[in-house]
Amino acid sequence: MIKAGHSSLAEEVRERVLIATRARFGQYGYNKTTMAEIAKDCDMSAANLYRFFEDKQAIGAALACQTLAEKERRLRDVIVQPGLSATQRLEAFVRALFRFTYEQFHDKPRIGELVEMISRERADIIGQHKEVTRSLLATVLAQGNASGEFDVRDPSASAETVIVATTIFCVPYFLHWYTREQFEQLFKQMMELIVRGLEKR
Amino acid sequence: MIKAGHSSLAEEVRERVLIATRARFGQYGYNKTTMAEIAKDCDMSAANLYRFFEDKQAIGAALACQTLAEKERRLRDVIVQPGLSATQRLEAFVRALFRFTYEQFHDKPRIGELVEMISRERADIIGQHKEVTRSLLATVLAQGNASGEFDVRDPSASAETVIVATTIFCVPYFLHWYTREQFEQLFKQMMELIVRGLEKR
DNA sequence: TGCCTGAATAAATTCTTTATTGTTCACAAA
DNA sequence: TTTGTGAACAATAAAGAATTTATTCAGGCA
Repeated sequence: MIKAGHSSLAEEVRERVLIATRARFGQYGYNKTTMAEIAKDCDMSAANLYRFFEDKQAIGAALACQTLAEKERRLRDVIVQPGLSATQRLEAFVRALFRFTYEQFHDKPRIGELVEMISRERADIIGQHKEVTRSLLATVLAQGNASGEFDVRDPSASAETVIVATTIFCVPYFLHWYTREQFEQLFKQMMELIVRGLEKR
Repeated sequence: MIKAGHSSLAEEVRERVLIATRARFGQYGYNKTTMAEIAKDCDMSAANLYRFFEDKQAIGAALACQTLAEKERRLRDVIVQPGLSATQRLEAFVRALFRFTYEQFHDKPRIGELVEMISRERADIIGQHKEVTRSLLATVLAQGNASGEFDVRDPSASAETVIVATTIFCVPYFLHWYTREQFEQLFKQMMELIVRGLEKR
Protein backbone atom coordinates (compact mmCIF):
# COMPACT_ATOMS: atom_id res chain seq x y z
CA MET A 1 0.00 0.00 0.00
CA ILE A 2 1.24 3.49 -0.81
CA LYS A 3 0.73 5.24 2.50
CA ALA A 4 0.29 9.01 2.39
CA GLY A 5 2.88 10.74 4.51
CA HIS A 6 2.29 12.81 7.60
CA SER A 7 2.54 16.12 5.78
CA SER A 8 0.09 18.76 6.90
CA LEU A 9 -1.39 18.50 3.41
CA ALA A 10 -2.28 14.87 3.91
CA GLU A 11 -3.72 15.69 7.30
CA GLU A 12 -5.79 18.41 5.68
CA VAL A 13 -7.22 15.95 3.20
CA ARG A 14 -7.98 13.43 5.94
CA GLU A 15 -9.79 16.19 7.79
CA ARG A 16 -11.89 17.06 4.74
CA VAL A 17 -12.75 13.42 4.24
CA LEU A 18 -13.85 13.09 7.85
CA ILE A 19 -16.06 16.18 7.59
CA ALA A 20 -17.79 14.80 4.52
CA THR A 21 -18.09 11.38 6.10
CA ARG A 22 -19.56 12.75 9.31
CA ALA A 23 -22.40 14.35 7.38
CA ARG A 24 -23.06 11.17 5.40
CA PHE A 25 -22.92 8.83 8.41
CA GLY A 26 -25.16 11.15 10.38
CA GLN A 27 -27.80 11.33 7.67
CA TYR A 28 -27.70 7.91 6.06
CA GLY A 29 -25.76 5.73 8.50
CA TYR A 30 -22.52 3.79 8.16
CA ASN A 31 -23.87 0.94 6.07
CA LYS A 32 -25.65 2.95 3.40
CA THR A 33 -22.86 5.40 2.82
CA THR A 34 -20.63 4.33 -0.05
CA MET A 35 -16.99 5.04 -0.60
CA ALA A 36 -17.95 6.51 -3.97
CA GLU A 37 -20.26 9.02 -2.30
CA ILE A 38 -17.63 10.10 0.21
CA ALA A 39 -15.12 10.44 -2.60
CA LYS A 40 -17.51 12.54 -4.68
CA ASP A 41 -18.12 14.88 -1.73
CA CYS A 42 -14.36 15.42 -1.62
CA ASP A 43 -13.97 15.79 -5.40
CA MET A 44 -11.81 12.74 -5.75
CA SER A 45 -12.04 9.15 -6.88
CA ALA A 46 -12.93 6.32 -4.52
CA ALA A 47 -9.53 4.77 -5.20
CA ASN A 48 -7.82 7.90 -3.96
CA LEU A 49 -9.46 7.56 -0.54
CA TYR A 50 -7.27 4.54 0.02
CA ARG A 51 -4.18 6.73 -0.08
CA PHE A 52 -5.42 8.37 3.13
CA PHE A 53 -7.30 5.61 4.91
CA GLU A 54 -6.70 1.88 5.20
CA ASP A 55 -10.32 1.08 4.38
CA LYS A 56 -13.91 2.15 5.10
CA GLN A 57 -13.75 0.82 8.64
CA ALA A 58 -10.68 2.98 9.31
CA ILE A 59 -12.66 6.06 8.27
CA GLY A 60 -15.35 5.09 10.75
CA ALA A 61 -12.75 4.48 13.43
CA ALA A 62 -11.11 7.87 12.82
CA LEU A 63 -14.49 9.55 13.03
CA ALA A 64 -15.29 7.75 16.27
CA CYS A 65 -11.93 8.75 17.75
CA GLN A 66 -12.57 12.36 16.77
CA THR A 67 -15.99 12.28 18.40
CA LEU A 68 -14.76 10.62 21.57
CA ALA A 69 -11.89 13.11 21.75
CA GLU A 70 -14.46 15.93 21.65
CA LYS A 71 -16.39 14.21 24.42
CA GLU A 72 -13.24 13.89 26.51
CA ARG A 73 -12.49 17.56 25.86
CA ARG A 74 -15.86 18.52 27.32
CA LEU A 75 -15.22 16.33 30.34
CA ARG A 76 -11.85 18.03 30.86
CA ASP A 77 -13.61 21.38 30.61
CA VAL A 78 -15.76 20.35 33.55
CA ILE A 79 -12.70 19.33 35.49
CA VAL A 80 -10.86 22.63 35.05
CA GLN A 81 -13.94 24.83 35.39
CA PRO A 82 -13.24 27.12 38.35
CA GLY A 83 -15.47 27.82 41.30
CA LEU A 84 -17.17 24.44 41.63
CA SER A 85 -17.37 22.27 44.72
CA ALA A 86 -16.46 18.62 44.17
CA THR A 87 -20.14 17.76 44.44
CA GLN A 88 -21.07 20.28 41.78
CA ARG A 89 -18.21 19.10 39.60
CA LEU A 90 -19.31 15.48 39.93
CA GLU A 91 -22.84 16.40 38.94
CA ALA A 92 -21.62 18.51 36.02
CA PHE A 93 -19.40 15.66 34.91
CA VAL A 94 -22.18 13.10 34.77
CA ARG A 95 -24.51 15.64 33.19
CA ALA A 96 -21.93 16.28 30.48
CA LEU A 97 -21.79 12.54 29.82
CA PHE A 98 -25.56 12.36 29.57
CA ARG A 99 -25.92 15.49 27.45
CA PHE A 100 -23.28 14.41 24.98
CA THR A 101 -24.87 11.01 24.40
CA TYR A 102 -28.35 12.46 24.22
CA GLU A 103 -27.45 15.20 21.73
CA GLN A 104 -25.40 12.85 19.62
CA PHE A 105 -28.33 10.49 19.10
CA HIS A 106 -31.21 12.92 19.16
CA ASP A 107 -30.60 14.60 15.83
CA LYS A 108 -28.57 11.76 14.33
CA PRO A 109 -30.17 8.42 15.23
CA ARG A 110 -28.39 6.64 12.38
CA ILE A 111 -25.03 7.30 14.05
CA GLY A 112 -25.93 4.20 16.05
CA GLU A 113 -24.73 2.08 13.13
CA LEU A 114 -21.24 3.51 13.52
CA VAL A 115 -21.31 2.88 17.26
CA GLU A 116 -22.43 -0.68 16.67
CA MET A 117 -19.63 -1.30 14.17
CA ILE A 118 -16.97 0.22 16.45
CA SER A 119 -18.22 -1.74 19.47
CA ARG A 120 -17.99 -4.94 17.46
CA GLU A 121 -14.83 -4.40 15.43
CA ARG A 122 -12.81 -1.89 17.45
CA ALA A 123 -13.52 -2.63 21.10
CA ASP A 124 -10.09 -1.19 21.85
CA ILE A 125 -11.30 2.32 21.00
CA ILE A 126 -14.28 2.02 23.33
CA GLY A 127 -12.10 0.49 26.04
CA GLN A 128 -9.58 3.30 25.88
CA HIS A 129 -12.29 5.92 26.07
CA LYS A 130 -13.87 4.23 29.08
CA GLU A 131 -10.47 4.20 30.72
CA VAL A 132 -9.97 7.92 30.11
CA THR A 133 -13.43 8.69 31.42
CA ARG A 134 -12.92 6.65 34.54
CA SER A 135 -9.57 8.28 35.15
CA LEU A 136 -11.01 11.80 34.77
CA LEU A 137 -13.87 11.04 37.11
CA ALA A 138 -11.40 9.61 39.61
CA THR A 139 -9.64 12.98 39.75
CA VAL A 140 -12.96 14.64 40.61
CA LEU A 141 -13.45 12.21 43.48
CA ALA A 142 -9.87 12.73 44.64
CA GLN A 143 -10.48 16.48 44.63
CA GLY A 144 -13.51 15.82 46.81
CA ASN A 145 -11.34 13.86 49.20
CA ALA A 146 -8.83 16.71 49.33
CA SER A 147 -11.49 19.32 49.97
CA GLY A 148 -13.05 17.22 52.71
CA GLU A 149 -16.35 16.81 50.88
CA PHE A 150 -15.95 13.15 50.03
CA ASP A 151 -14.59 10.17 51.87
CA VAL A 152 -13.51 7.77 49.15
CA ARG A 153 -10.96 5.04 49.77
CA ASP A 154 -10.18 4.16 46.17
CA PRO A 155 -11.13 7.00 43.79
CA SER A 156 -10.49 4.85 40.75
CA ALA A 157 -12.76 2.04 41.94
CA SER A 158 -15.45 4.46 43.04
CA ALA A 159 -15.29 6.21 39.69
CA GLU A 160 -16.02 2.87 38.04
CA THR A 161 -18.95 2.35 40.38
CA VAL A 162 -20.39 5.78 39.66
CA ILE A 163 -20.07 5.17 35.93
CA VAL A 164 -21.86 1.84 36.25
CA ALA A 165 -24.63 3.45 38.30
CA THR A 166 -25.13 6.10 35.63
CA THR A 167 -24.76 3.75 32.68
CA ILE A 168 -28.39 4.20 31.79
CA PHE A 169 -27.72 7.89 31.05
CA CYS A 170 -24.76 7.27 28.75
CA VAL A 171 -25.55 4.14 26.77
CA PRO A 172 -27.55 4.74 23.59
CA TYR A 173 -29.38 1.45 24.13
CA PHE A 174 -31.45 3.07 26.91
CA LEU A 175 -32.32 6.36 25.24
CA HIS A 176 -35.80 5.19 24.31
CA TRP A 177 -36.60 3.59 27.68
CA TYR A 178 -37.55 6.90 29.24
CA THR A 179 -38.63 10.36 28.13
CA ARG A 180 -36.36 13.33 28.54
CA GLU A 181 -38.41 14.45 31.55
CA GLN A 182 -38.12 11.05 33.20
CA PHE A 183 -34.38 11.10 32.59
CA GLU A 184 -34.13 14.48 34.26
CA GLN A 185 -36.05 13.21 37.28
CA LEU A 186 -33.98 10.01 37.48
CA PHE A 187 -30.79 11.99 37.05
CA LYS A 188 -31.63 14.26 39.95
CA GLN A 189 -32.44 11.36 42.24
CA MET A 190 -29.42 9.37 41.16
CA MET A 191 -26.99 12.19 41.81
CA GLU A 192 -28.54 12.69 45.22
CA LEU A 193 -28.04 9.04 46.08
CA ILE A 194 -24.47 8.94 44.76
CA VAL A 195 -23.39 12.13 46.50
CA ARG A 196 -24.86 10.91 49.77
CA GLY A 197 -22.96 7.68 49.26
CA LEU A 198 -19.64 9.43 48.73
CA GLU A 199 -19.96 12.22 51.30
CA LYS A 200 -17.76 12.47 54.31
CA ARG A 201 -19.76 12.31 57.50
CA MET B 1 -62.15 -19.12 17.62
CA ILE B 2 -63.31 -22.00 19.79
CA LYS B 3 -61.83 -21.00 23.14
CA ALA B 4 -61.02 -23.83 25.51
CA GLY B 5 -62.75 -23.34 28.84
CA HIS B 6 -61.08 -22.85 32.18
CA SER B 7 -61.46 -26.45 33.25
CA SER B 8 -58.54 -27.88 35.14
CA LEU B 9 -58.08 -30.20 32.19
CA ALA B 10 -57.47 -27.31 29.80
CA GLU B 11 -55.10 -25.77 32.32
CA GLU B 12 -53.24 -29.04 32.52
CA VAL B 13 -52.81 -29.10 28.75
CA ARG B 14 -51.62 -25.49 28.72
CA GLU B 15 -49.10 -26.43 31.38
CA ARG B 16 -47.79 -29.37 29.35
CA VAL B 17 -47.49 -27.16 26.29
CA LEU B 18 -45.52 -24.58 28.22
CA ILE B 19 -43.15 -27.21 29.57
CA ALA B 20 -42.44 -28.50 26.08
CA THR B 21 -42.11 -24.98 24.75
CA ARG B 22 -39.70 -23.93 27.48
CA ALA B 23 -37.34 -26.72 26.49
CA ARG B 24 -37.56 -25.84 22.81
CA PHE B 25 -37.16 -22.08 23.28
CA GLY B 26 -34.24 -22.66 25.63
CA GLN B 27 -32.39 -24.91 23.22
CA TYR B 28 -33.29 -23.53 19.79
CA GLY B 29 -34.75 -20.07 20.48
CA TYR B 30 -38.15 -18.56 19.81
CA ASN B 31 -37.72 -18.06 16.08
CA LYS B 32 -36.48 -21.53 15.16
CA THR B 33 -39.06 -23.41 17.17
CA THR B 34 -42.07 -24.34 15.06
CA MET B 35 -45.63 -24.87 16.15
CA ALA B 36 -45.44 -28.35 14.61
CA GLU B 37 -42.50 -29.25 16.84
CA ILE B 38 -44.21 -28.04 19.99
CA ALA B 39 -47.33 -29.95 18.98
CA LYS B 40 -45.37 -33.13 18.36
CA ASP B 41 -43.75 -32.87 21.80
CA CYS B 42 -47.27 -32.78 23.23
CA ASP B 43 -48.61 -35.59 21.03
CA MET B 44 -51.11 -33.39 19.30
CA SER B 45 -51.59 -31.59 16.00
CA ALA B 46 -50.42 -28.06 15.44
CA ALA B 47 -54.02 -27.03 14.83
CA ASN B 48 -54.98 -28.24 18.28
CA LEU B 49 -52.52 -25.84 19.92
CA TYR B 50 -54.80 -23.05 18.80
CA ARG B 51 -57.56 -24.34 21.05
CA PHE B 52 -55.36 -23.47 24.03
CA PHE B 53 -53.38 -20.47 22.85
CA GLU B 54 -54.28 -17.53 20.64
CA ASP B 55 -51.10 -17.90 18.59
CA LYS B 56 -47.38 -18.55 18.88
CA GLN B 57 -46.74 -15.16 20.41
CA ALA B 58 -49.27 -15.94 23.14
CA ILE B 59 -47.32 -19.08 24.03
CA GLY B 60 -44.20 -16.97 24.33
CA ALA B 61 -46.06 -14.42 26.44
CA ALA B 62 -47.43 -17.11 28.77
CA LEU B 63 -43.95 -18.55 29.16
CA ALA B 64 -42.53 -15.10 29.93
CA CYS B 65 -45.26 -14.46 32.51
CA GLN B 66 -44.52 -17.80 34.15
CA THR B 67 -40.81 -17.01 34.30
CA LEU B 68 -41.34 -13.50 35.65
CA ALA B 69 -43.76 -14.88 38.24
CA GLU B 70 -41.04 -17.24 39.41
CA LYS B 71 -38.62 -14.33 39.59
CA GLU B 72 -41.12 -12.33 41.64
CA ARG B 73 -41.61 -15.33 43.91
CA ARG B 74 -37.90 -15.38 44.65
CA LEU B 75 -37.94 -11.67 45.39
CA ARG B 76 -40.84 -12.18 47.79
CA ASP B 77 -38.84 -14.95 49.45
CA VAL B 78 -36.12 -12.44 50.17
CA ILE B 79 -38.66 -10.04 51.61
CA VAL B 80 -40.16 -12.51 54.06
CA GLN B 81 -36.87 -14.17 54.96
CA PRO B 82 -36.53 -13.74 58.71
CA GLY B 83 -33.51 -12.45 60.59
CA LEU B 84 -32.16 -9.98 58.08
CA SER B 85 -31.40 -6.33 58.63
CA ALA B 86 -32.81 -3.98 56.00
CA THR B 87 -29.32 -3.57 54.60
CA GLN B 88 -28.85 -7.31 54.28
CA ARG B 89 -32.30 -7.64 52.77
CA LEU B 90 -31.57 -4.94 50.22
CA GLU B 91 -28.36 -6.66 49.24
CA ALA B 92 -30.05 -10.05 49.02
CA PHE B 93 -32.80 -8.51 46.91
CA VAL B 94 -30.46 -7.06 44.31
CA ARG B 95 -28.38 -10.22 44.36
CA ALA B 96 -31.50 -12.26 43.65
CA LEU B 97 -32.21 -10.01 40.67
CA PHE B 98 -28.69 -10.45 39.38
CA ARG B 99 -28.56 -14.19 39.98
CA PHE B 100 -31.87 -14.82 38.28
CA THR B 101 -30.88 -12.93 35.14
CA TYR B 102 -27.44 -14.48 35.08
CA GLU B 103 -28.64 -18.06 35.51
CA GLN B 104 -31.42 -17.58 33.00
CA PHE B 105 -29.01 -16.56 30.27
CA HIS B 106 -25.97 -18.56 31.19
CA ASP B 107 -27.23 -22.01 30.22
CA LYS B 108 -29.87 -20.75 27.80
CA PRO B 109 -28.48 -17.89 25.73
CA ARG B 110 -31.13 -18.36 23.05
CA ILE B 111 -33.82 -17.34 25.52
CA GLY B 112 -32.79 -13.82 24.55
CA GLU B 113 -34.93 -14.16 21.43
CA LEU B 114 -38.00 -14.55 23.60
CA VAL B 115 -37.04 -11.54 25.69
CA GLU B 116 -36.51 -9.50 22.56
CA MET B 117 -39.91 -10.47 21.19
CA ILE B 118 -41.69 -9.73 24.47
CA SER B 119 -39.92 -6.37 24.86
CA ARG B 120 -41.00 -5.40 21.38
CA GLU B 121 -44.51 -6.84 21.19
CA ARG B 122 -45.65 -7.05 24.80
CA ALA B 123 -44.09 -4.11 26.60
CA ASP B 124 -47.04 -4.28 29.00
CA ILE B 125 -45.70 -7.53 30.49
CA ILE B 126 -42.28 -6.03 31.10
CA GLY B 127 -43.83 -2.86 32.47
CA GLN B 128 -45.98 -4.71 34.97
CA HIS B 129 -43.03 -6.77 36.16
CA LYS B 130 -40.91 -3.66 36.62
CA GLU B 131 -43.72 -2.13 38.61
CA VAL B 132 -43.97 -5.19 40.88
CA THR B 133 -40.20 -5.24 41.37
CA ARG B 134 -40.09 -1.56 42.24
CA SER B 135 -42.96 -1.97 44.66
CA LEU B 136 -41.30 -4.91 46.43
CA LEU B 137 -38.01 -3.07 46.74
CA ALA B 138 -39.87 -0.06 48.10
CA THR B 139 -41.14 -2.20 50.99
CA VAL B 140 -37.56 -3.17 51.82
CA LEU B 141 -36.59 0.48 51.95
CA ALA B 142 -39.65 1.30 54.07
CA GLN B 143 -38.64 -1.48 56.47
CA GLY B 144 -35.25 0.17 56.68
CA ASN B 145 -36.90 3.46 57.54
CA ALA B 146 -38.94 1.77 60.25
CA SER B 147 -35.93 0.04 61.76
CA GLY B 148 -33.95 3.26 61.75
CA GLU B 149 -31.31 1.94 59.35
CA PHE B 150 -32.34 4.04 56.36
CA ASP B 151 -33.49 7.59 55.93
CA VAL B 152 -35.50 7.57 52.73
CA ARG B 153 -38.08 10.25 51.98
CA ASP B 154 -39.89 8.50 49.15
CA PRO B 155 -39.29 4.71 49.22
CA SER B 156 -40.97 4.26 45.87
CA ALA B 157 -38.79 6.84 44.13
CA SER B 158 -35.64 5.56 45.82
CA ALA B 159 -36.52 2.03 44.78
CA GLU B 160 -36.61 3.22 41.20
CA THR B 161 -33.23 4.89 41.64
CA VAL B 162 -31.67 1.75 43.10
CA ILE B 163 -33.05 -0.32 40.25
CA VAL B 164 -31.61 2.10 37.71
CA ALA B 165 -28.24 2.06 39.45
CA THR B 166 -28.18 -1.75 39.31
CA THR B 167 -29.58 -2.02 35.81
CA ILE B 168 -26.29 -3.36 34.54
CA PHE B 169 -26.72 -6.45 36.73
CA CYS B 170 -30.24 -7.24 35.55
CA VAL B 171 -30.36 -6.44 31.85
CA PRO B 172 -29.22 -9.26 29.56
CA TYR B 173 -27.68 -6.72 27.20
CA PHE B 174 -24.79 -6.21 29.63
CA LEU B 175 -24.04 -9.81 30.54
CA HIS B 176 -21.08 -9.98 28.16
CA TRP B 177 -19.60 -6.62 29.13
CA TYR B 178 -17.91 -8.06 32.21
CA THR B 179 -16.80 -11.42 33.51
CA ARG B 180 -18.52 -13.04 36.44
CA GLU B 181 -15.65 -12.00 38.70
CA GLN B 182 -15.85 -8.39 37.56
CA PHE B 183 -19.58 -8.43 38.19
CA GLU B 184 -19.01 -9.70 41.71
CA GLN B 185 -16.52 -6.92 42.36
CA LEU B 186 -18.79 -4.26 40.86
CA PHE B 187 -21.74 -5.63 42.79
CA LYS B 188 -19.91 -5.38 46.08
CA GLN B 189 -18.84 -1.81 45.44
CA MET B 190 -22.25 -0.78 44.14
CA MET B 191 -24.08 -2.11 47.18
CA GLU B 192 -21.63 -0.30 49.42
CA LEU B 193 -22.29 2.97 47.63
CA ILE B 194 -26.05 2.53 47.63
CA VAL B 195 -26.27 1.54 51.28
CA ARG B 196 -24.12 4.51 52.26
CA GLY B 197 -26.43 6.69 50.23
CA LEU B 198 -29.57 5.43 51.95
CA GLU B 199 -28.25 5.15 55.50
CA LYS B 200 -29.53 7.27 58.32
CA ARG B 201 -26.79 9.38 59.81
C1' DT C 1 -72.43 -32.41 20.68
C1' DG C 2 -67.53 -31.77 22.04
C1' DC C 3 -62.60 -32.74 20.64
C1' DC C 4 -59.36 -33.12 17.34
C1' DT C 5 -57.11 -33.50 12.71
C1' DG C 6 -55.42 -33.00 7.78
C1' DA C 7 -55.50 -30.15 4.13
C1' DA C 8 -55.68 -25.20 2.40
C1' DT C 9 -53.83 -20.57 2.49
C1' DA C 10 -51.23 -16.64 3.50
C1' DA C 11 -47.23 -14.93 5.75
C1' DA C 12 -42.57 -15.47 6.76
C1' DT C 13 -38.09 -17.61 5.91
C1' DT C 14 -34.49 -19.53 3.33
C1' DC C 15 -32.12 -20.18 -0.82
C1' DT C 16 -30.42 -18.49 -5.42
C1' DT C 17 -29.38 -15.21 -8.57
C1' DT C 18 -28.28 -10.53 -9.76
C1' DA C 19 -26.60 -5.92 -8.80
C1' DT C 20 -23.79 -2.84 -5.83
C1' DT C 21 -20.00 -1.79 -3.31
C1' DG C 22 -15.26 -2.19 -1.33
C1' DT C 23 -10.70 -2.79 -2.59
C1' DT C 24 -6.60 -3.39 -5.53
C1' DC C 25 -3.57 -2.34 -9.19
C1' DA C 26 -1.47 -1.05 -13.55
C1' DC C 27 -0.85 3.02 -15.49
C1' DA C 28 -1.57 8.23 -16.76
C1' DA C 29 -0.93 13.29 -15.72
C1' DA C 30 1.61 16.81 -13.17
C1' DT D 1 8.63 11.27 -8.21
C1' DT D 2 3.99 12.61 -6.56
C1' DT D 3 -0.81 12.49 -7.16
C1' DG D 4 -4.25 10.62 -9.00
C1' DT D 5 -7.60 7.62 -12.01
C1' DG D 6 -10.45 3.97 -14.45
C1' DA D 7 -10.90 -0.75 -14.92
C1' DA D 8 -10.79 -5.38 -12.74
C1' DC D 9 -11.90 -8.44 -8.94
C1' DA D 10 -13.90 -10.05 -4.56
C1' DA D 11 -17.12 -9.40 -1.08
C1' DT D 12 -21.46 -7.79 0.30
C1' DA D 13 -26.12 -6.62 -0.22
C1' DA D 14 -30.57 -6.44 -2.83
C1' DA D 15 -34.11 -8.74 -5.39
C1' DG D 16 -36.61 -12.57 -6.70
C1' DA D 17 -37.92 -17.61 -6.60
C1' DA D 18 -38.68 -21.58 -3.84
C1' DT D 19 -39.61 -23.49 0.56
C1' DT D 20 -41.20 -23.54 5.23
C1' DT D 21 -44.22 -22.12 8.75
C1' DA D 22 -48.29 -20.00 11.15
C1' DT D 23 -52.95 -19.99 11.09
C1' DT D 24 -57.68 -21.21 9.64
C1' DC D 25 -61.42 -24.27 8.74
C1' DA D 26 -64.38 -27.92 6.95
C1' DG D 27 -65.13 -32.09 8.37
C1' DG D 28 -64.02 -36.89 11.01
C1' DC D 29 -64.45 -39.51 15.19
C1' DA D 30 -65.60 -40.34 19.98
